[in-house]
Amino acid sequence: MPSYDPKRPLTLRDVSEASGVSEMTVSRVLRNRGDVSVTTREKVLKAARSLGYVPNKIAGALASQRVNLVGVVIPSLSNMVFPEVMTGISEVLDGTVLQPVVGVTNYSPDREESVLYEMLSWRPSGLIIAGLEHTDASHAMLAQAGVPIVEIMDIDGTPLDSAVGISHRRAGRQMAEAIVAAGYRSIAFLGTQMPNDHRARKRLEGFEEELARNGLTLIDREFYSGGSALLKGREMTEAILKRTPTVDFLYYSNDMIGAGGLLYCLENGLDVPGKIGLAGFNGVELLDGLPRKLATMDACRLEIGRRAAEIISGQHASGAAGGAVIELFPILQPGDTIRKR
Amino acid sequence: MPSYDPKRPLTLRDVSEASGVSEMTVSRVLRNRGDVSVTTREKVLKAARSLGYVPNKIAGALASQRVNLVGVVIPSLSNMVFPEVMTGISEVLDGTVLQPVVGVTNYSPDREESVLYEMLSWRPSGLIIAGLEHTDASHAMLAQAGVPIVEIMDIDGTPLDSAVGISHRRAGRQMAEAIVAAGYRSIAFLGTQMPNDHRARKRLEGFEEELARNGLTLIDREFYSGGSALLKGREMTEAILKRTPTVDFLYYSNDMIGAGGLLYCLENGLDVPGKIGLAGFNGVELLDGLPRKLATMDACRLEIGRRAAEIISGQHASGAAGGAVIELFPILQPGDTIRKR
DNA sequence: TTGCGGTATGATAGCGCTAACAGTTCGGGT
DNA sequence: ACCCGAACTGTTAGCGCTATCATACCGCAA
Repeated sequence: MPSYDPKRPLTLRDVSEASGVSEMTVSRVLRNRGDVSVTTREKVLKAARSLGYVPNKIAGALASQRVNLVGVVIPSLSNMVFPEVMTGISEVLDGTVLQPVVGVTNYSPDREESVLYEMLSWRPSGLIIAGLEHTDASHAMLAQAGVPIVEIMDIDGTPLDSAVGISHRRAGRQMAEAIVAAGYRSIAFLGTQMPNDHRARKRLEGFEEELARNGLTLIDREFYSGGSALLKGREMTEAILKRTPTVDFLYYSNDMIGAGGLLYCLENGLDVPGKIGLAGFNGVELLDGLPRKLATMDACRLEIGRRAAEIISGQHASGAAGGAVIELFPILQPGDTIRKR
Repeated sequence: MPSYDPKRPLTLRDVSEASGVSEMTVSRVLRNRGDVSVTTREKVLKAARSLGYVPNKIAGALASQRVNLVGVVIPSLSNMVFPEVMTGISEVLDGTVLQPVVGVTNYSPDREESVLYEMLSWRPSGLIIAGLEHTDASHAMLAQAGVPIVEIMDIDGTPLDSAVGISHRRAGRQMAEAIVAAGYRSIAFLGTQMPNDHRARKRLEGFEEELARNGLTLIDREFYSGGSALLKGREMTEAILKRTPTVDFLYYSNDMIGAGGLLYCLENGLDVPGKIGLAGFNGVELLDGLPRKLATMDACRLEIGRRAAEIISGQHASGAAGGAVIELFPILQPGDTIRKR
């Protein structure tokens, strides 16, 4: 196996010379496109392999005007929810020519805008983006992009193109309904202090709406930002219980802080769910390992990822237009932290 | 603001015509390169903005032979460890022109190979890849790539170019040392059943090595795969305690199953760390919220990400060669689950 | 006047690949 | 013998951008 100057990057021409056929034929072999005789194909593959040739997709994409990438723009990777969405997306995309490329915004609209700009400048075949709220500039870019766009997680609003998600407002209402039905009356909310987490905001809005319909209001609330969610859950729970000892239900904006709260209550010998009930949101698998099962609502993350990827790949294959809105329905899992009536 | 056919994608030419200057000048303005008069610059920017033009990086990259992307190849996103590495990488890269692009291998060497092939076909400016173990083909590709490569997480082996990580073998030894020193003698191991998790394997090897030096061997072991780690930790712990009631220490291959085990022990009223000690590995922040602090070892994930990114960006800027090996030293955090002597 | 350095802009030639079309060969039907 | 189409391979012309060099213009010193 001859050794070549590692400085000069290999091109199709190198493979073509090494195998004695035209660049075009090499290109055809490497892409499995068009008719190539078996002997030629093998000759080319052998040459390509022995050279260690890796095709240059930059040039290929420019020439063919095709980029088999799907941009996925999400707020965070570190909270268990988006990795699962990614899993769903990958599952579906693995069966196609498309590949996901992630961009993370950290819940910042400006960062979202620049991530989007960056992604679109690579001319992806489609885009999956979390949420329905974007800056004006982001909206304009998306509208201009000319590729399928799927906004995921949330459907409380007007999608730009397609959307797959759940109604967080409804989710909040449902949870409130269940809590009230179970006889709890002094309800507090514990959540993230994130002006840009629109989904958490909508859940809380729906929740308060339903409380109001029952003549109730939140008796207390507590917000946090940063740090270990489990620990914050403990701390906030302690704070609320100290400040408002009459509270009989704690509604957490996510399971992680809910789990922290649950651990705190159990350690302190509180009667859960008799004297005090708890509920979170997301349905993370982490909860399975807890001493008691926290009430929660599955956010259909895997399914959202799958459906979004299906929409993209469907439109990619067929060239059809989008505009679909798929609403998924989370299931309330009462667990062991809401008392049964 | 005129509206254009959204079908035809915009090019430099459109902006050039709209602003009455050459494409070259537009290109210069959009990249802030070369001398352009203030009036021209503004004219161009106005036109570009009003058209909603997004440059085509595919074409730009091909023409300039520069791609400001850094490939990051990791086994998984769903276990809290790699997201933190990503955070470190992003932190550093955000201060440069470079951008990370992740690829996930799910601990499969074959998948790693294809992810690598895919990445290299986009001709990134550098590559960060977890682990030192790769297929022959992967090795060949990396060697040919002609860009800075940093292998991260592990330094027990021979790096291809640069490496940043800890010695997992040593980490295992250190933990064994501490456990033995604390007087535990009937030690069991609980971990993942993953032939390709080389780092967990090396930790266990180091661990057993040190036990052997003290005339000890593992009294029992238990492996799992898939499912909720917290739950698996419970189940495995229960299994071991039933099967080998004489066990006095449980060494877990990661904090998540360790946390599950800890919860199990506490619930069952076991005397931790008196009658039985526990330790995990990773130093995940989740542990902060647990009722008792699990002994663990910080894997320096954030720092590994930072250093790796620094190496890439340094080499990118200077064109210098690599070959550095940076060893980081994890700190043993005894927590409350190893008895003090 | 000529010439010179600096600034601002344009023209030209690719980057490495693929789409589209143009051969070439070969076997078989008429 | 001829033609025809299928199977295979090659030629040409870009894709949208940037590197490089050429040009135009300005003010000012010689």
